[in-house]
Amino acid sequence: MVKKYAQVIVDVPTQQTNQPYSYLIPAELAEQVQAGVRVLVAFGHRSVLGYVVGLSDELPKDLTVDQLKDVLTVLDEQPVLSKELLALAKDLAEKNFSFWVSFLALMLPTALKADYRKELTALPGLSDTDRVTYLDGQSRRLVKTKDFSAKGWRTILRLQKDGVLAVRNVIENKGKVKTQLAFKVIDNEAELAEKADQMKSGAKQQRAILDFALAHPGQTFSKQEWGELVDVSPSSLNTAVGKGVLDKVQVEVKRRPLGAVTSQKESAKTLNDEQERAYTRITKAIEKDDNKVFLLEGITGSGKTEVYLQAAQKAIDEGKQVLFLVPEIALTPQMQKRVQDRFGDQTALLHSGLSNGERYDEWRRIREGAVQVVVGARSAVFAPLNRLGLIIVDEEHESSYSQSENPHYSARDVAFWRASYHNAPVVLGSATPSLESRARAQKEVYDLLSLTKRANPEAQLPKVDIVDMRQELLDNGDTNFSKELLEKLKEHLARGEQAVLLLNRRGFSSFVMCRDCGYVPRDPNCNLAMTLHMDTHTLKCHYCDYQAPIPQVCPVCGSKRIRYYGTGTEKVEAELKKRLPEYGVIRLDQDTTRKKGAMAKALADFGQKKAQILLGTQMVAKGLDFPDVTLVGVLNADTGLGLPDFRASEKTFQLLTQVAGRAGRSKARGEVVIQTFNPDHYALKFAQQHDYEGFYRQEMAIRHAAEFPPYFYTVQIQCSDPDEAKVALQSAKIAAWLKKRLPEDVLILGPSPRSIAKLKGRYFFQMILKMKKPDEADEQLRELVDRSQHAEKDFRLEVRRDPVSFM
DNA sequence: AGAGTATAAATT
DNA sequence: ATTTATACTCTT
Repeated sequence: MVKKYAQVIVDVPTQQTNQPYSYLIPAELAEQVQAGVRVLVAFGHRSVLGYVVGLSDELPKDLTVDQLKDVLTVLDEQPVLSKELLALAKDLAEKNFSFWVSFLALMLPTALKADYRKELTALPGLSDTDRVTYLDGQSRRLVKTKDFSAKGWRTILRLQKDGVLAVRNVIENKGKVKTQLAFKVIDNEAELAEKADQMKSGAKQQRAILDFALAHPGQTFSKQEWGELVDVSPSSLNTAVGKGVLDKVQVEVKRRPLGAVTSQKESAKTLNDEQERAYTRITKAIEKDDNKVFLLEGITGSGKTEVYLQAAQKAIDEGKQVLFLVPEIALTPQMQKRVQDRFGDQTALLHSGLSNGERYDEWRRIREGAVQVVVGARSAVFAPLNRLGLIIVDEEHESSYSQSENPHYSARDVAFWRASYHNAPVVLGSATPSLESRARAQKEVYDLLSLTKRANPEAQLPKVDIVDMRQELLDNGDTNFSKELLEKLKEHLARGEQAVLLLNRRGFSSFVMCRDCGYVPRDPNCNLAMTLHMDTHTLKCHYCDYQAPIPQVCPVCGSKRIRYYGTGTEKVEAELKKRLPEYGVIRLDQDTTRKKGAMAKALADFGQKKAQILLGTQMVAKGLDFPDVTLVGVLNADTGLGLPDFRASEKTFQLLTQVAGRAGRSKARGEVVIQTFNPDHYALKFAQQHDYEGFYRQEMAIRHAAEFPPYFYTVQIQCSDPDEAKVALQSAKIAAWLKKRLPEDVLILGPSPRSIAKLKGRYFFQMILKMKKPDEADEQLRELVDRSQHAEKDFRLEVRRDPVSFM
């Protein structure tokens, strides 16, 4: 039965239009209009792109048939969004207080997004000045709304009214399918044979083409393929076209990301007994379509990846597909190569380094079912796979799985949603699981699988030394390198081994610390490090808005050496060149890896030992596997601890454990040197002992006492306005409004100004809600978001569920 | 009066 | 988002 109306979500991301609109389906489009295709529809007084989210026979209430408009055109022959993804987008929009259309758009490659432009055409009578101003001197020009001011558009409107300028709206895809010139052998065998007869001698190349053509009637080969297979020049091919043997055609080509070419297939490695046990549990779930979540807790170098890859192979053997998520930062060329080598051409790659064209083409390969394994970062969780049999989330604790910009979502949660839809198991893997996940394993919501041994039986966990920089500072003066680290560097490098140095400098928020005793000012309510605000010359807590003056003298030891903290990788690189001029340094940070392929090149160079020292930010901590690295140095472990974030200890522990895991992955035992002003901090102590479980227990006790996750669910409400007084007032009002309406057990912290109080001309205030059940405040929050639309003109409000940090 | 500007409401 | 209606301000 053919349905009568199309339910369309229009490409207008606002609260008011966050609902399906009904359109009539003209008879000639009846076959093409189906759930999941993109369409053009008239909306108000213009045309917009829309997503068909469903078909129905029911008229929306309050409307009659003659009030509905037609679907204008259908943009896709096949649906670009499956039923699954349509449903997922709706759920996500509701859960994350965002717009339906934002998620629909997020699921598609940029190439399929709408590009709205206006085509201006000069008509007789247009003055030359206007032609220059609006058409750039040409007779026809495509422009964007932003190209002219409101005043400019008014003039254009008047010119249109005067009949000297035509304006037409153009909506196009942002990207195109790439095509390539190819030559097709004509389909008529009899005719081919006839032509072959006519040509008995001479023209060697034509003869070769004909012979090949006779063997492949009706088949198409690209110019290159002809060159390779028949060894003929393009001009000969053109001659053959003239003789009616070949036809010139354009064929689609798919752009493949760098390094995606097939290499030799690597075979599976033998699993040790722990890996085998984990593998068996996971594959059993794959076989039984059991929607289970496994937490694979394995120390660094324990061979988690090998378990993932073999489990993935199992899913493929069962005729199912695999989604393999990795944090952007861990999607190193090394990891890519491993998956490619195992699964070859059945793999698709999705990450931020791809061009729009490459991404579009990888996406199409996935949708066409040509791909069994998708490896990718956060947004790859929306890959259009229809036979999902396994989802792997590597380094599941990584905060990059949460998108903090609108629309907010957690790729980990989306993975659970999709796995449940497909009855597929999920494997969360980490050496240092997030407390949330580890706690769920404790409660047996997840199945815990442990790998406690290094996969390489000869490899041992490295020996970790903690160096007290307070003492170093007294002995050597201001320095980034302790005596111990320098000596060890010289020692290891002299043996021809390599070293990795980490400068743990996350974010830009700076803090204040006493250089003599490591004291960091904390606010008395939340016991969190306070942030320096240069504009007001005060220290502030970002949670409760407690303020204090910047101390001139340390209240603990009386020292006057209180410093604003921060050193950059660049500075350290220069210092290394001075201190160890005989060894090469490769620097790995955002500045040096911005260019495409720069990261791959740097790592390849390091792998070939073109340099002995790899110095970098967190990038050097994840997933790298170089057998000759025997020394890891952490220049300053305190930067993370000083952040005004309840996860500061957890993040520091995770980072130290990860980076320590880079050392001694082969025969020689590795060494790790951690330099710190807080040598007694429990996060460092537990990292030193490689004791995740110990850290977990202690941190859980602290979270419990402070009523933080995982004991509480949190929601962040962020308000902003160009007028500081307005935000302050509005957020106070909102807090009061919430206090009145929310259940009593929901705690409200704030409102308080955010650390970067002013950003892009807006002032930010935030509130944190803490609650026992995740949806306790949903009803009120939804109403709040709804109301905020009608609030003051420039006022904006964002609601973030389970924020990864409160900064 | 007429042009320019700011704000609210509607969009199937 | 963008269009349209409506009210308001500034200029002549």
